[in-house]
Parts: sequence; C-alpha cells; structure tokens
Amino acid sequence: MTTDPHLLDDLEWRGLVAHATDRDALREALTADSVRFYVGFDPTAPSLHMGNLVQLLTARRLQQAGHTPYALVGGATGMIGDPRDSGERTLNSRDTVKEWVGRVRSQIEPFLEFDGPTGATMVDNYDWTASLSTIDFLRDIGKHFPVNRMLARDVVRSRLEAGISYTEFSYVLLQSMDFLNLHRDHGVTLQFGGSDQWGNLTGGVELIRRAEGGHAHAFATPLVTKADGTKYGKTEGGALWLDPQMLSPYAFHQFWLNVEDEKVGELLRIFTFLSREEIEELDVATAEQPFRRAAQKRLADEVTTLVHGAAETEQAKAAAAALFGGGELRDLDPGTLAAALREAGAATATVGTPTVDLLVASGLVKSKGEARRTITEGGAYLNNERVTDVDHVPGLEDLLGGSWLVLRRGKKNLAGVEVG
RNA sequence: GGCAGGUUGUCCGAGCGGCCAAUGGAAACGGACUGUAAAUCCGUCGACUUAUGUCUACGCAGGUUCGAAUCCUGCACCUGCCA
Repeated sequence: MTTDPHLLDDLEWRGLVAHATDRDALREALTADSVRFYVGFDPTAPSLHMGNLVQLLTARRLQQAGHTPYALVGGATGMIGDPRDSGERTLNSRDTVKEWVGRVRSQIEPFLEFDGPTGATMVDNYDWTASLSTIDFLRDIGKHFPVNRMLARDVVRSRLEAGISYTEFSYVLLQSMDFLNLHRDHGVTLQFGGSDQWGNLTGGVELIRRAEGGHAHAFATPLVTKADGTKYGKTEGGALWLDPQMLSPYAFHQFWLNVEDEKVGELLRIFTFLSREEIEELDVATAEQPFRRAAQKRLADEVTTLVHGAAETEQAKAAAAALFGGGELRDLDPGTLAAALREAGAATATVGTPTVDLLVASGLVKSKGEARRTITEGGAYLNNERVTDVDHVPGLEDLLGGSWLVLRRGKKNLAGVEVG
C-alpha cells in the first residue's frame, strides 16, 4: 500500500491541523505505513452540519492518501452528550437517538470508499458500551482518569460555576474508551476531531498509553468561524444542515456564495479538494477583482457538489440565475421560474390574499406585524417591484406564468407563492 | 443545616407601586452605499389589530391594592459567606 508522503503538509497548508500530538511522530506514522484512523459523529440532531463536514472531508483526504477510515456513530455517546459551555444538555430519548444514528450513518457513507484495501468501516460505540457493567467500567476505565486532571479541562472549568452533571462530566471517559477499543480490536492509532474535541482526543491517547502502554496519535481541526469570530450558522434560522430536507441545496449553495472575502480562501482550503495552485489563483482573483467573486462562486459550486451532487448544484445555480439574474421575471420561461421558486422555497395561496398574508405564508416574516413593518420600511418586493402599500393585494395581472408570485424581503430573501 | 443576595424580553443588563411592552448595549432584520461581500450611516425590533384598542410577558403559585416587574407568603433553581 502506498501512502502519500505529503499528506500532513497538505493538511497543514489547508489549515486543518489546529492542534496535534507530537507532530514529528504523527508525520512519521503517516508516511511509514497505512494508518487506521477514526473520527466520531454523535447523533445530537437529525442531520450533520457544516462542522461535521470538516471531519467528513478530512477523513476522505486521509483515505485518499492511503489510510483506512473507521467512521464511528455515537449511539452510546449520543445518549449522554458532551459538555458544552452553554450549559447542561437535555437528554434525548432512546428512540430519537436511534433514529438519528441511522440518519447520520447514511450521511457519512457517501463521503468514504467502503471497498478496496483501505475500505472504510462503520462502527457504533453502542455496540461495546451497551453490555458493559458499571463495575467493569469504573475498574477498567475510570481508574485511569484522575479527577483533578478532568477538572482542569476548559469546558469543565467553565461549567463548574453554573453546574455540570456527573453524566456530562463523564463523557470524556466514554469517548476515550472508544479509542481504546478501536485500538485494541482494529489497530486504530489515530483519531481526529473538531478542536472543541481536543480534550476528548487526548483523553483517548492517554488512556491507550495508561491502559496498555500503547502509542496513538490525535489531531484537531480548527473551529470554522466568520470573519468577526462568531460561529457560522448561529444566525439566520439555524445551522447549515447537510440534509436537503432541512436546508435546500439552493439555500446551501447561497450560503457559500455569500461568504466574506476575508474567509473565502480559508474555506476553499478546508471544504474543497481543489489543488493548491487552483486555490492560490482564486486568492489572487479575490484580491484583484473582488467584485467578480470568482472564489465564492467556485466554493459554492464545489461544496454543493460534494454534498448534494452535480445535478442539484446546477439546479441551484439555475434558480439563482433566474431570480437574481436581473432580467425581467416576466420574460422567464414559466417552467424555469416554477423550478427556481420551488428550489428557493414556495408556498401556496388563493387568489385575493393580501400581500401581508403572503409574506407570512411564505415564511419570509414571522408575523403580520412584521410583514407590515417590512412593507413600511420598503423592504418588501412583489415580482421585483417594491410594495409600498400595506393593504396591497396582488391581482390576476400580477401572476407570472399564470400562477406564480415572486416575493422578496430585503435583497436576498426570496420565496415563491403558487396561487391557485 | 444557618445567614445574605439573586432569578427581567434572543443574550447581557437597568427598573424597585401607576407616566412599563418595560432605559441602555449586543445580536437580528430593513434601507442607503456596494460586488447577492465587509465596514459605515439611518431605521425597526412581543402578538393580534391599526387603533389614540386588545392580549401575552418580568422564575413558579397564591395574596395585598382601585392598580404590581416593583409589596407580602409559599415553592423551585442559582450565587456568596458561615457550619
């Protein structure tokens, strides 16, 4: 088996290595032989999101470089939940976790190759924790974890004032045990994860050393943030989900298209498989002709294709071109328009419904009051024309292609309404 | 276990019997300017209605009062000090 000797250099160039255990040892391990590595995904939601995508793509990079992936879904850890600064989590029911495990699993699969000499293996930590007795757990695992060290961890320390349950406090033991088990049973010697997982990653490395004198590696990918340091997805209506039911490919594509100039280079490195040369050319393009947004366009196309496929990407682009194209909406082919609006999100209504209610029905605003306010502020558009009258009611002559209305709030929020 | 303080809108944080849907900041949203960017400036920012109206909200449940986020009682949770 040949492994790519430049893997770590490439990962570092892409900014994917925020922390790592002994880099020289890691480099040596990755060049010497095909390494079995693992990355875990906890089912804390019905879909994976942008943060998980970093891990999925990183796993793919490693596999392409000749290493063997173990993708872990946290059927057990998902029942517990890792501690976070915002406070104690609400436990999800067994059934919920079970369902989410299935969803997460099928979202992971397309990103890895399951056949061949470095074929991936899917594992679920519920398999080795479900039957574990408390006494065994405390003797075999717990004994290796000094509480004073656990208390020193940032997440734990930040929670000491507000309170943290024993359950969440113990999370690190479970994840560390996963690494130990995969190390013992499958010869896995590397784990990576998001930088918020750093404590859990090193916990596993240390457990392997303490429990059996083994040597393992770990590295953490950076937390992807906006230019101002805040989290992505935290804003407009939720996370950047990978599930097309939860976030349309159109909206997904739009997200990447709207990325700030400052960030686009960084995101191209993390989220695409473009070569160093291609990315550096795009960096130059952004610096010299920012208004063309060549980098953003390429980023949106690449990432949407990775997640949703080429066909969906084309549809998203066609929809955006139709709606943002600047051309007359009336000149559009009705079929194209209808497809674009369905892609952007469409509601149905009956003839004679006031614009205010249409805005609410389309989901562009949350209440009638807000709809009126938006109109008063000059932020509401019907078929690309500003609506100024709060009592406006669209007539038959406003229908495009016989049954469609294009509503817009502000510059970028579009929705279609099919009138019937 | 005892004593003291706290719990306000998405978040932080004022208010301490009527003038409070509740000061201020942040976030968010809209407009101007742009490149479907950032920054900046202006505006909006509980719901229903569009009237000088109604309802819901200041930890939870009661009470005092013409009237309470503001006072009283009980409960829950949090913080600090003492055991």
